[in-house]
Amino acid sequence: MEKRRIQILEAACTVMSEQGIAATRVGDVAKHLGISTGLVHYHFDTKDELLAAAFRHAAEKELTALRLLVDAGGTPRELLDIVINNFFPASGFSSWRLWIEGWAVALRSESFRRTVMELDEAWVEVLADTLTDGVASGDFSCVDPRDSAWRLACLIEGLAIQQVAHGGVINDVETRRLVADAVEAEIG
Amino acid sequence: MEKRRIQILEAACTVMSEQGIAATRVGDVAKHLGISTGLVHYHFDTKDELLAAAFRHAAEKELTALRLLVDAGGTPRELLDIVINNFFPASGFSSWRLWIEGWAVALRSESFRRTVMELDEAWVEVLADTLTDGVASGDFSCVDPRDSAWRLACLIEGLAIQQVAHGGVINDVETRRLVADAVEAEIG
DNA sequence: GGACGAACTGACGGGTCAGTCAGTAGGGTG
DNA sequence: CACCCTACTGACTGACCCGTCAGTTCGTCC
Repeated sequence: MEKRRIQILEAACTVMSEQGIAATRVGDVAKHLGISTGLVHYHFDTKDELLAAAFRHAAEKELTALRLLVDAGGTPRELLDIVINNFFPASGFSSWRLWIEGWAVALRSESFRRTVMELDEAWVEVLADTLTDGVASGDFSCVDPRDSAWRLACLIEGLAIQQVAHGGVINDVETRRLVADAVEAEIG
Repeated sequence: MEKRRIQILEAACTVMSEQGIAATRVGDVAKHLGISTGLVHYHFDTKDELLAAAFRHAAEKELTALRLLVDAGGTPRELLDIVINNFFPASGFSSWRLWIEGWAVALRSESFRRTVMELDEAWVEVLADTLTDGVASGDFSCVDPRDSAWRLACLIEGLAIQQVAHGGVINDVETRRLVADAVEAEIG
């Protein structure tokens, strides 16, 4: 049944978030649902296949949620704030943790590599479209919206790492200030 | 002997770079030096302790090398180029791979967390000092050199991930262009 | 009601690997 | 020479965990 398959995917996401991707066991996923390990293997041939599918499942769900928010409409400035805020560590801390691990796994796994690549680029595309619309309507003035989108996205990723992975001097307040300044600089 | 300890640390770094941190076995490190696994455990109580020490060893060596380059002196502009170039994926591709994995491990390991935090902050400090010197000499004009340093460092980290972890649309040429534009924007 | 197949169980095989331990080698020291 | 201590070996153990498989349950269709 497709429903059971999705249950397993979501259980795998939960366990991956809690324990980390590398420390996720098939048995943990099964226990989380109160089913046998055999059933997990009935739906997914290997553990690697399960983890890759679960990671993609989580990433696509977040992307869909963002697109829904953006499609609801608003002024360019409002939409930009929505996109930037959705990127932030604070609004989805655990998904940043998963994402950071995803980049690391992507170094060795082709299926993870494809997923993080496609989804990273889709995020930036949403941001780039928002900037382009703002330029078209005269609200923003970027030299090149696509370049601006990449710079902002990468800046936020870097800040998220500082904040989420080791929580040093860069905290939530500082992150928002640094990003806000960069946004103003990009949209003129 | 201290010498053997360092041999083991450097062998561990090599294996971690080649196979990834999670896939590094004590046996692989031993084989790389032609010694027994028992000897590795004679010098390091646990595998976790070995990997954490090896990671710190590698990170500190790179930081020392950068400081040596900067201390050799030059115009603010030359020094800035040196620091930025040393940050780049191209000039040390394998260490970026290790670093990306390091962030992921830092999410679960206190000793890795401390290492990536201290070393990330030390890197930014070098960059911030370079900018501050340039502002003092009148070559640059940042509003706040420390903010500029963090923004540039995080931007480069984000770009490095795009390039190293999944190699999508962001390639070496594009990275350099995006960073160069950001540098000009920051130093006025 | 019997045949069939999809969903599911749980025990088990087999491989991997961290860490242990009894014992060896060899240089230094009294 | 005898003693000792550091460096080192390699076989072994115990734990872990993925994936398999024989067998069970249950709904559905002839």
